[in-house]
Amino acid sequence: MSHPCTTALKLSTLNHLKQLHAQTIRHNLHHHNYWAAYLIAHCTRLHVPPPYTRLIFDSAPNPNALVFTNMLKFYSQTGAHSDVITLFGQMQNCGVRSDVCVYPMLMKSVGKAAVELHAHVLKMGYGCDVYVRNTMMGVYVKYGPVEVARKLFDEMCEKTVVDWNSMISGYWSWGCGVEACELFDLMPERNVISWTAMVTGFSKMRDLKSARRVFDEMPEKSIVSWNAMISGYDKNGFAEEAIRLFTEMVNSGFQPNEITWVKVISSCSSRGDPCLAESLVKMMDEKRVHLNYFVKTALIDMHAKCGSLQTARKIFDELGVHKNSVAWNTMISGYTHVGDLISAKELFERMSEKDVVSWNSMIAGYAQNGQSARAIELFQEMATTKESNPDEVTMVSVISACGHLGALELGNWVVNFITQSQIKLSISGNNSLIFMYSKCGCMKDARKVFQEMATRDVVSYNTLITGFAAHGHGSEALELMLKMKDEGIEPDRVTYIGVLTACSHSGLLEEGREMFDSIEDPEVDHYACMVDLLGRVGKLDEAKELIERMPMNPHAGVYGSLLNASRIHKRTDLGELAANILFELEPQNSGNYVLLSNMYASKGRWEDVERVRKAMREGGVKKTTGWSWVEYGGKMHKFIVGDRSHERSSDIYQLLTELRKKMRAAGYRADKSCVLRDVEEEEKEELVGTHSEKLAIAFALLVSEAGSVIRVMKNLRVCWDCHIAIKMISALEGREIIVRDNNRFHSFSKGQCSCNDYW
DNA sequence: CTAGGGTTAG
Repeated sequence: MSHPCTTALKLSTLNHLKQLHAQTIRHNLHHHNYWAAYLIAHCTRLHVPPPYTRLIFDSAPNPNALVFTNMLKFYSQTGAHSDVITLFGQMQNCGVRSDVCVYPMLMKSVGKAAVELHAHVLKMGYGCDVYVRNTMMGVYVKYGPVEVARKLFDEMCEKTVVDWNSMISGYWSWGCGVEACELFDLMPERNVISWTAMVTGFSKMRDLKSARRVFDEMPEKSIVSWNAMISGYDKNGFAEEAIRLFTEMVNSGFQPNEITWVKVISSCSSRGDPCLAESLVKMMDEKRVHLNYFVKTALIDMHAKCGSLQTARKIFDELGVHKNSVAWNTMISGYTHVGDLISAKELFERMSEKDVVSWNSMIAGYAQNGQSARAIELFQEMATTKESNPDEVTMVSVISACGHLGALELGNWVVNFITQSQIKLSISGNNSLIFMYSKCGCMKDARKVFQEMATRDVVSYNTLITGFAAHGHGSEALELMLKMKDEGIEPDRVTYIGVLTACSHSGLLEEGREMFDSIEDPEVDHYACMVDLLGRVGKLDEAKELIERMPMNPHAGVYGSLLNASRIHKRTDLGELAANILFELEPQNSGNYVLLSNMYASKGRWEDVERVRKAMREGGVKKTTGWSWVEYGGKMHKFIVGDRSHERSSDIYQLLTELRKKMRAAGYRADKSCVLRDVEEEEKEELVGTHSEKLAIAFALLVSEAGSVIRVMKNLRVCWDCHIAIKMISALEGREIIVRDNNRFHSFSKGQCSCNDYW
């Protein structure tokens, strides 16, 4: 058998390699270093599985520098960093002097610790090796400080184009666009990699105009350049543009590779367009695209997000037993996105190696499907089992779940957990904190988080504005809107909804009108807000005119606003008009029947009340049951009308009886027009059950510290009768009581409520 | 052996 240097055998498959390996064993040549080195080098090229390659390595009893080096290359290329380090140690122990070319690999593998290797490398005299110094720069570029990388760069007497490119992409990865551009302009020669780095850099800074400009100016494009530009569009939410560019690429004769397909498929996922998905699948079929693991995973995601979960599941199942966690996670979130938490949890439980994304997908799945308590429970399990460490994404879901629940104590515990675990919060993490504090009624803390943020985005503003709106702080909301424009952030549709709601909740008619007129293309939701505003301040006819004038079909929200305003201002005529349309638009929404019948009741029109109730019965409309809950002792205590299941139930009812006596003495009478309870005298309340708000407040009075603020959450509108009752309780007990209903806060204090447009 | 593009969670 001839020496590998002269062998003519061409190794193009794993089988060839195995044959040759077997041959060396037959000829008893396998312990020769030159054969081992030769075979290992081909293992790297052919992506041979690590165990087989290691077998070849181990068959050389006294590996020399070349065998070690090739094995190191193999590990380095497969990203097996710990193996690189171990093998390097073994090499030192064997007294084999390492070639300079192992240092770049070693430095990449040890990560940040390479900084300590720097001195050693200099002592060995490798300081001016092109590869070593470039890798060293790469280390500082990756781990910082980037200034040190620049210093190394400046000290090089002869810079290669690779050095320039490393430094440029280093600047981009630290967000230093100006420096990157400066260097790019100074470069003596550029290659396609330099240009592509600029495209990627600008996309990373969300400056797609510049990215595209550079892309168009490129003297030559590679497949990587196209992929970079497509990826840039996709990452910044321009899925359509990504797909358009892909078409352009194909038309100009470029063959898409697997990476291109992955990006195009993921753009399609974010659009969620089934037709596009279908056409992509067809195109890939025609072109006989090889589906590698990345492509298959992207396809699972695409099918799941484009509405065909079965297809997604089929591809998932076909991946067989060697599925990685990304595939599992993709399938899990596929299920949570359609609200199938059972299937999602089933997969989650079956996963043997859950990573942080698996936990986050499942937690977010609960949080986004209205199961906040489950989300928090799962987070606590995650923190206890320590299978993987929670990160910012975990905390965003958990914080927002606390917000939905109104769980302030828990929220504060979570904030403490974040500090303890040294989790850094970026913009979205802080945004979720703003949301939580707003939802818990702590606008001071919400504002504090907002003010302490170094950079804010449109969501930061929208969240705080929406918070102020729910609290009826109109002028703060307006101020914030001006501030955001000053900061160069453009208001979007959510901003306008927030500000208009805020104006509406604080009666700022002229400001709201002006705002509405300034919206370029008002959407139906903006009209609904404006109708609400006009209605609440009593301009009901104007509200009706606006509905008649609007260029699109009014939806239920628009008529809902009109109905609500009619009730506030006792305009039964308009109320009937709005309600009759609403009964057509959403026949099963009990709230509309309640509002109309309350209007009749307040005018003493009891026959009409009965008519509405009959319509409800005949239409099979179930009155939605509202829950009220209070946080105490790390738990949420939930109550429903007439609830007697709570462990403190007897104390609660006793306290309410005493309270009722005091309230009656102070002139309280249960409101007759709270018809759905059939209550004409407060004693009869016992017959239909005490309102959940009252139960929750009584419980809070029992357990909370004297003088502290009572916070009650409710998932429906605060009942009319309760609104009056809570005012009295706040005066009698000398307590501040904050009640949050669906979209608004009521702050009761000294017999007054913060909102005076409610009834 | 060093520089540019890839799948999942908010």
